[in-house]
Amino acid sequence: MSQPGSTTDKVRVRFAPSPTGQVHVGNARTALFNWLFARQQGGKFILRIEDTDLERSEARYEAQLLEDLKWLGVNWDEGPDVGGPYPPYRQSDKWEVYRAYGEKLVNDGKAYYCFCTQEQLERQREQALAEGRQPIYPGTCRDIPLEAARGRKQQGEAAAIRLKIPEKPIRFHDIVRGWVEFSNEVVSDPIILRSSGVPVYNYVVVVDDAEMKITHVIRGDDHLSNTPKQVALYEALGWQVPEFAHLSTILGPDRERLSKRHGATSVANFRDMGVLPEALMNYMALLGWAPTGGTREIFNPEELCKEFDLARVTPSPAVFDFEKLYWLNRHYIKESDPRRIVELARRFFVKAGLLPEIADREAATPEAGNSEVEDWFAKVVALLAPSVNKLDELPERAALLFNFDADLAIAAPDNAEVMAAPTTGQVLDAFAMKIQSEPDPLAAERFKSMVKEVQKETGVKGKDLFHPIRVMLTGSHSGPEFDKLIPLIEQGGRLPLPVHVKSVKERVQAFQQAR
RNA sequence: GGCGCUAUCGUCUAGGGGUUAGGACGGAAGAUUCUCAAUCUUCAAACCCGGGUUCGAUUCCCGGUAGCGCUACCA
Repeated sequence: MSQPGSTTDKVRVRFAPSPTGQVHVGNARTALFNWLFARQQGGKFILRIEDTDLERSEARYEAQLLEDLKWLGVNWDEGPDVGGPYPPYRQSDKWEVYRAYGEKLVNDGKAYYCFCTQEQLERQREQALAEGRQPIYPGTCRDIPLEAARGRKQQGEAAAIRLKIPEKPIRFHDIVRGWVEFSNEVVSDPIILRSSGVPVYNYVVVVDDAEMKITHVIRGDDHLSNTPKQVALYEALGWQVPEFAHLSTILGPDRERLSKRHGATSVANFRDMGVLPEALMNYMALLGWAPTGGTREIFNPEELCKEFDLARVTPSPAVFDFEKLYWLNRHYIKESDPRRIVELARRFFVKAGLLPEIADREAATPEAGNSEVEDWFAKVVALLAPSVNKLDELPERAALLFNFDADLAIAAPDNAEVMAAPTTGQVLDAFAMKIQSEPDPLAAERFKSMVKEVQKETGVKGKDLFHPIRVMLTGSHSGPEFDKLIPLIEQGGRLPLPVHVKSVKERVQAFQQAR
């Protein structure tokens, strides 16, 4: 029997997740490497939903999965939503196909019916372990003549189907690890179809991959030990064995497999934190891959598609480093079109109650005041975004605009040193005196000259001059440059925002009162 | 337990029989700025251990150790 289906694609790869939860970075990285390889080779990237595990699979996770992948920028040529030449791209209800190949294997003498009960097997395994032997299937039913087996099955005896593992070492090639060899003595004859008729994962994958004409199986290295069984299956079915590439595990800081235990590590988590997709992609690509020379770190998606090389992927496990991801994220935030960052940042401000809800805003769109808010907000983001690791830190950074609190400013331990400085009092008083007579929107230039005047009057300069003023106006002795900050404070105060932005004058008054 | 995979700065990695073992994140110091951030400059920081092959191994081979994975009628 020839390999099912037909195609002329020289490279066909797939990502075959189970819809059992959120897409984790480990899986996302596998998807990414498949995708990069396909794009780099001009091949096809296929998405296949592995939902044979009916108990754990949920439809809503599938939608989430597609969404996460799309957000990341990983797009597929064939999949459950777009179809393709080898449907179905979801495994449920494909059982007849698996059953048919199982029967064929039995007829060809490559597999056999097994009547052992789970209790029997369990006992044998325990005994083998106790005696220090391999806990592999002893082959009890291996040599039952086919006719006899059929008879027993006819009588209603429950039978699973087991593949006969040939009596020779199993060797296969792995692009990441080279040749890998397993002795057949440690590989049990695996069950491929349960007595219930439900096929087993290791079998399903092979049938699906073969039917979809997958040329390169790129997956996590937790499947490496399963591979000999799968290779035996390809061979028993007379199908061409694909190339394999087993990717190393991604570890947490404690060198254990990265998981929810380590915090937010799903693609959705990163999106919700305000990590840009190209930053995540760039970072994940660097986990186990580096370009020739190894000196370049920054690759946007297009560049990755061009430069990526599966043959250069490292076999050793990698520890996920949030700091480096944030560094890349900062880079891409600064690189990105500011309008895009403003759009992405918006929801974080809305959530923090600092901007009106989207619906309210749209309702108010025709009004002139609204576009002023937009302009102002864009400037706020432009000022704050370059110094942030991820976009969700923005509202907190904007506290100097929205949440000015004189009492807090004075009490803050960080400001203690500034407040205690001998010249602080005169600087504050001089500045406060001056602001009294200023017209209301204080211009940045005017602010500048006021500070100069204070300097002249008090003889205080540098940090001793600026720090107290900074604390008085923003609540912190550090922050963005005054030239840009003053106009934002003054404009913000006159805009219809959910939270009132206090003007410079209001701040000074409150501060002087609190002292 | 058995089998398999892995092993270069704290982390991600480049390199490869003879190198000052390269880059990046993070760290430290300095320059700049009113400050923080950014930026620039500089510095510290690594070849797991033991054998073998070799004139010479971090690099090749073997063993050990450690970490991880698999060892199901789970995926």
